This record gives sequence, structure tokens and C-alpha cells, in this order.
Amino acid sequence: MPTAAPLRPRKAQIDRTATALFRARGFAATSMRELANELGLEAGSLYSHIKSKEEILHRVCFGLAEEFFAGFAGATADAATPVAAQLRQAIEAHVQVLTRDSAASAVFLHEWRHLTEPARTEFLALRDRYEASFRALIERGIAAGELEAPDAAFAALTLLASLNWLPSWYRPDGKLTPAEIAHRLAEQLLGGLLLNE
Amino acid sequence: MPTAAPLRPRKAQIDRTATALFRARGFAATSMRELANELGLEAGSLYSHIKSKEEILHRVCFGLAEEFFAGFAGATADAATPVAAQLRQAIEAHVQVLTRDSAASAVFLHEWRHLTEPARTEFLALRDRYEASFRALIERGIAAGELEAPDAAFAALTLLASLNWLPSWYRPDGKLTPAEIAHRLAEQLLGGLLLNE
DNA sequence: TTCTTTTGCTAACGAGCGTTAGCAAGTATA
DNA sequence: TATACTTGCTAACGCTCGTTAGCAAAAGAA
Repeated sequence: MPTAAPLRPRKAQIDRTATALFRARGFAATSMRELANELGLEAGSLYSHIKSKEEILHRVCFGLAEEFFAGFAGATADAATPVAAQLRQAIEAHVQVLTRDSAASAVFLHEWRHLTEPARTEFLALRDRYEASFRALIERGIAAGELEAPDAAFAALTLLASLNWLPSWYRPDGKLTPAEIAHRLAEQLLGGLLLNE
Repeated sequence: MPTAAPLRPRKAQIDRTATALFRARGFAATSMRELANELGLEAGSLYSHIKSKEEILHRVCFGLAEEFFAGFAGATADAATPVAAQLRQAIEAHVQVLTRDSAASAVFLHEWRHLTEPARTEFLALRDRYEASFRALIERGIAAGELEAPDAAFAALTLLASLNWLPSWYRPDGKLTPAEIAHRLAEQLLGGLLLNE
């Protein structure tokens, strides 16, 4: 199910560079001339590869959404696995996506508001759906007697909030590996949820 | 210690309206003409009251920083109070600031990057100092045997992350009052930290 | 009344914005 | 060799941006 055809290399490079700039300066404050300059091009030349500035943002946001869904699906594929373990794997998958491309993640988390309709509404629907998946997982865990929380929706929100703060401070050359970060976050966040410690 | 003189009413109104727009569209994507229009003015008229667009952002960001520090200071003023209780009060104070003006909070959290130097660096220093205060409090709690966490810095980051997600979903007309939200967040977040439950 | 402050207007400035048209060189494929 | 695709340039388009200058009405203080 190849949902995204592989981009031509120059186009992919534009996306990567733009993503870094969008993260550093914000989408609206990043100009096409700045982006072109970063790539050693003239502004007009960009349009041999892309249709518009927003097209880049669109690809980044929706591409990452796909990755998050894929990670969650992989973590919860086996219904025989205890729900608490599934949740732990979902947390780790989420962290893996966040750390694998933290620039794109930061754009995904903060710059989606600059999508114009109808893309913006579509994006928010995806985001809600993802959030609902975590909520449902936690609810299943409570029903199974594996987790406890006064409010599953609340728990899901704070859980994702903690995870999504990661791109703000994660540095690829930091002392913790992505796997260690994921493990530690999972420990800490499940600590407040697990029924029997 | 009056650090901020009361603003003339029109100026205060401009700040409020600008804050709402900055939150909704982002600082860079909000134009002075849009802001003026929202106030029933022409763009040039704004400059009878303010010096520049950034001046507004500066006032919002640093004004809120002051509120956060004041809240924290109040929560940790009494050294006789158990550290865990101080932390709970600090969480509740933080939430109170976030909910009292969630638009300004959102701007504080996301739009500071559009401050130009040296304000940007000054702001980040304040932010780091605030974060360090929470970390120190948690460390004190661990030392006193009231809290447990494998890494105080990590715990402080995830704690603030969960709290700072609040302006993204908080609605003043929601079913939970700010006090209830604060209490529930404190419960949930301390749940993962308290040594004896 | 006179003076100052507050508030707002119109008109315009220089600059930067995203984007397009038209052209041309290089590269891969047939 | 011929053909198509990729990549990039220059020049310019219409537009919006933040901001300023100069003027004027209204309100409050003296």
C-alpha cells in the first residue's frame, strides 16, 4: 500500500531544508527566497520542483500523520498482548517517530495552523483520530483492570502532551539515545497509570 | 514593587486584541491592518498607542513570565510546608495563570520565537530559570524522601509539558472549572512521583 | 479660556512577499 | 542521434507588509 510515491531527490531536499526553516522560524516567517538561498538557488527555481509553499507544509504534516498512525498500528496489532504493554509500545513508537525527524515533528505539532482549508480541517480530523486511539487504548486498559485513571480522556491528553514536548528539547547528539528516552518516558508516564506497581 | 505601570485603556485593549489574533493566526501571520480592523481603526492609528508590533509581543511574553514567577513564589513561600505540598501548589498556581488568560499563555508558549535579540535571549533565560525552579523543587522533594523519580530534570520537563498543553484544549466554558482542572492535573502528575500513595 | 493629551485619520514610503513566464543548459533514455 | 525530463536562470507581476509624517478633532486639566 504505497500511499506516497518516492520524491525526486531535489524535491526531497527542498522538503528537508524547508522543514528545518519552518521549525526554526515558523512557516509564515520563512520566505521562499530564504529557502532558495539555503539551497543555493534563486527563488523562482523552486517552482520547477514544487507547486507552492503550502504544498511543502502539506506534505510534511500529512506525511508525519501517516507515520504516527503506522507506529500506533504496529504497537497495537497483537490483540493477545496485555493492554498495558500495547500502551507502552505505542508510547515508544510515538517517541521513535518524534526523534527520527524532530524537525518535521515540530512542524507537524506547531505549523499545521497555516494549512488553508480544507487541508486544515482534514488535518485536525486526523489528529483527533490519533488522540482518540490513545484514549480508547487507555479505556480498554482500565476495563481490563490493568490501568487506573479517573478520566481516560484526561490521561490521554496529558500523556501525549508530555511526549509532544520532546521535539522542543531533544537533541540527536544528547546523552540519551531515542530508545532510552522512549523507555524512560514510558516508565514515568505509565507510573501514574499502572494499577499494580 | 510595581514593575508594570497600568496601561492606558486603549493600549490595553490593543494588547488584548492582538494577543487573541497572535494566538489564532501566529505573530508573523497577523498583520497590523488585521489588528486595526478588529478594533475598528486604520492601521496607522495604532501607532498613536504603540511603538511597534513587536512591542506588543514583548509585553505579553514578559508580562506572563512575571505572573508565572509570582505564582511559583507564592506556592513555595513557606519553607515549613512539605515539599510535595509545595509542588502541588506550584502546579495549581501554574494552571491558574494558564487558565486566567489562555490566549496570552498560548502566545507566551509559542510566539516568543518572534522576539528579536536581545529580547529573545532574555526571554529564554527567564524560561530556563522557571524550569530550573521546578527541577530544584523536585530534587528537594527527593532529598526529603517525599518524592521519587529516576531523573528530576526529566520529571520537571514532562510535568511542565503536560501543564503547558492546557491552553491548546482549555475552554473557559468547559465543564471543568480551572480549580478542578488544576486539582486533577496535580493528582495525575503527582501520582507518578509520590513515594507513598 | 488656553494648553496638553488622547485618539484617529489619510496618504504614502520602501521593502519584501509568493508566484509566473519564458528561456536554456545538462542529463538520461530511446 | 533524437527526445524527454530535470534543473536552473532572469525579470517581473501584483500585492501586502510595518511604519511614518502631517493633520485634526475631542476631552480633560489649568
